[in-house]
Formats: sequence, C-alpha cells, structure tokens
Amino acid sequence: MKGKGLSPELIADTASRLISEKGLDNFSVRELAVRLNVKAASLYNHISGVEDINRAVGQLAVNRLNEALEKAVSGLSRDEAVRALSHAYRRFVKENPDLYRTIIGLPLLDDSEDLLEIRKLGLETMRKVVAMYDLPEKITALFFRTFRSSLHGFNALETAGYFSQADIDIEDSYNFMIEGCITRLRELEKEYCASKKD
Amino acid sequence: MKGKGLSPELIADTASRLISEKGLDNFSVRELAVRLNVKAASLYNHISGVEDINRAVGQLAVNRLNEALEKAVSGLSRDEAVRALSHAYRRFVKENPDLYRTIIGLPLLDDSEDLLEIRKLGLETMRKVVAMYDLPEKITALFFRTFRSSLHGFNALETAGYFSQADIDIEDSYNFMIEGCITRLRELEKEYCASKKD
DNA sequence: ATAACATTACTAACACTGTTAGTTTTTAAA
DNA sequence: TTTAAAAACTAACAGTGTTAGTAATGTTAT
Repeated sequence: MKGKGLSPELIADTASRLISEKGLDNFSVRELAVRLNVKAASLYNHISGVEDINRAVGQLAVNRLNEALEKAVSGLSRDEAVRALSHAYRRFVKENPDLYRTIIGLPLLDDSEDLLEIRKLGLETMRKVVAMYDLPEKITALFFRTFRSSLHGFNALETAGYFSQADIDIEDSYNFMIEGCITRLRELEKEYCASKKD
Repeated sequence: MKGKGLSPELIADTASRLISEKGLDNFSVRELAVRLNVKAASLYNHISGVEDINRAVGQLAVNRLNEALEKAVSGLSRDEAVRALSHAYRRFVKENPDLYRTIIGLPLLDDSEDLLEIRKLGLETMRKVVAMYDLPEKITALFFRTFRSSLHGFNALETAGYFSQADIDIEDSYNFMIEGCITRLRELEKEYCASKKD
C-alpha cells in the first residue's frame, strides 16, 4: 500500500460524513484533509478539485437514496408502492438534507455520459413504481416529471424552512399531496385504458 | 447627504443586480463594495454581515415575484388564473434563477416576525388564486402546499439541470402538471360541495 | 540489495473570501 | 466654528481552494 492509503472511495466516504456533520455549506477541503490525516495539498494527487468531491459524494448519495427507495417498495405494488416510496423519499431528505442537496447539484457539475447514467439509475425505482400503472409511454414520462416535482418540491421547501405554519400538520399535507398523485394515476389509467379500446 | 450616499435600498438593489449577473455562488461582499465605489469594510457601517444582504435581496425578490404573479393573473379567475400564475412563476424562475434562490433561502436566514410577514405577503397572489375555488379552509390550505410544491419542485429541478431528456418536451411536462392541479381542484370542489349539502 | 521510477506526501505561497479594530475624513447640528 | 456623529479609510486576521516545487515513500527491474 502506498502513501496513507487514500482511495477515491475513502475520500468520498469521509467527505460525505463530513458534509452530513457540518453541512454542505460549511464543508471545506482543508477540514477533509485533516480528517484524512493529510495536508490539504496532498489531496490534489487524488482529486482535481472540489468539484470532484461533490461529484463523488453526489453519486454516493444517489445510490443511497435509491437503495432506501428500493427497500421501501419491495414487495409492494401500485398505490402502496407509491405511498411507501414517497415516505421513504421524505425520510431520506429529512435524515440527510445535505447529501440530498449534493444529488440536486449533480447535473450542473457534470453532464458526462457516465454520470448521466448514474443519475438515471438513481431514478430507476421511482420509474419502476410509476410504470406499475398501465399508461402509454408518453403519459408515464409526463407523470413521472409531475411526481418528481411534487416529491422534490415538498421536501425541498420543508427543508428550507417553509411549511412552518403550525396549525396545518405537515404530515397531513404530505399525505394529501401523495393521495392526489395516486388519484391522478388512476384517472389517467381510466382515461387511457378506455381510449385503448378504440 | 452623508458619505457616498449608500442606503439600504441602494445596497440591496446593487447586490441583486450583481447576484443576477454573476450568480449567487460567485457573489462576494468585496465585489459589491467595488461596484458601490467603497472599500469592503465600509459596508459594515450599513450592514451587519452578508446575511443582511441575502435577507434584503430575498425580500426584494419576493416582492418582484409577487408583482409578476399579480400582473399575470389580473382579470383572470380560476383555471385561467392558475395557468397564468404557473407560467408567470416559471418565467420568473427562468429569468431570475439566482434571485429565486435567495427567496428559497430566506427562512433559514431569519424567522423574525416581520420577515415572516413579508414572506406571507409574497404568497398572497398564489393564495388568492387557490381561494377562487370553493373549498373548505383546511382543504384549501392543504392543496396550497401541494400546489407550491409542484411549482417549486418543477422549476427547481429544471433550473438544476434536470428534465434534460430531449424527447419529452419540457413545456408539455409543465402543462401536464398544471392541468393535473386544476383537475384536482375541481374534484375537490365537487367532493366538498356535495358533502356540504348533507 | 540496489538503482530507477512513479506515486504520494510535504512546505510555501497566491489569490481569494468575510469580518474586525483602529484611525481619519466627511457631514450635520449647536 | 466648534462638537459630535456618521461613514469612510487602512491594515490585519482567519479562513477558503489551489498550484509549484521538493522531499519522502513504495514498487519494480536489474
């Protein structure tokens, strides 16, 4: 083993922990170096800049999120799967707000072919769940964006400090939104199932 | 007039322009000082820190957004108002992505009574439009959060670089989501209008 | 084992960042 | 015109990401 055993994996893992602890905004390369028992400049033998770290942590976070979603929906289908996925999504964002932010920041960091692939893979579970409904391909794709927007929007706003009006329960609000999504899915199914028989 | 005529308004206005030009992440107090023909340290006679600037710019942005929405929905009602508001919202985010971010960042900056008031005022138009539908107060409040989540979620994701899959039109996707919201509003109206007659 | 090579860590420095202390200039009021 | 307040200045500190150049380390081949 060379040097102090720094690997891309160890760096990404340590960085993700540091980001989770101190917050994405308070993260610094120098503090990461300290935690790895290395001078900051030495890190540049393994990375080309702080963007590399964000990329790596983002990928890691994508995978974790997807794992959590996968686990949540396993064995479930349709409405139950949508509910389970939605709540797992929310739990992940609440428990890992800063990691979640690294996911959101990924596209502007890099639109390379392989990273795009990873991002797509991170949405696989969500895609699978939406595909449980019998809809035309195009409608599935359109609804998928609606669904993602709802999940991201709600959780991002909540994390940002919105939805703090105490007299309206936030759990109720989330469930109300999810049930709305489910209702829509069923309507679309009816609508396009009927037209299929033409 | 004292000094170089720096006022909170001028500072906020100049800062907002600088943020729009260079991006929120590349904004710096020092560059703001240059643009105001002042040394950076001198700014601290007028502000207590960079958070003050973010607060001021955020407030300014909230007002601009609300003005844009107000203008868009003037004279319209219900479905037409929802559509107009949604597209005005999107246009604002696309034209002022960094100002929009300052709005989202407001709550974590400050939860003072007066700033909370300003934030609420910024949502007034949206609230007004949703209130055009005849729904129980609680349902209105719940749907309001769903609607906000959709608008924010979609636009935040798009600005972040998502929704780049070329074969699915992004305009179509947005309209699909909005029509979904409208459909839901009408259903809720039916549902609670019927139960009203019990 | 030892010489050659690549890898990796180091020190020192640069150009930035936000912010504070202390001092001087400018402006308005008595 | 003196006095007091307001607002500008200089200088500095501690922090950031990053680079160049150098020393130490590990691996491989002779």
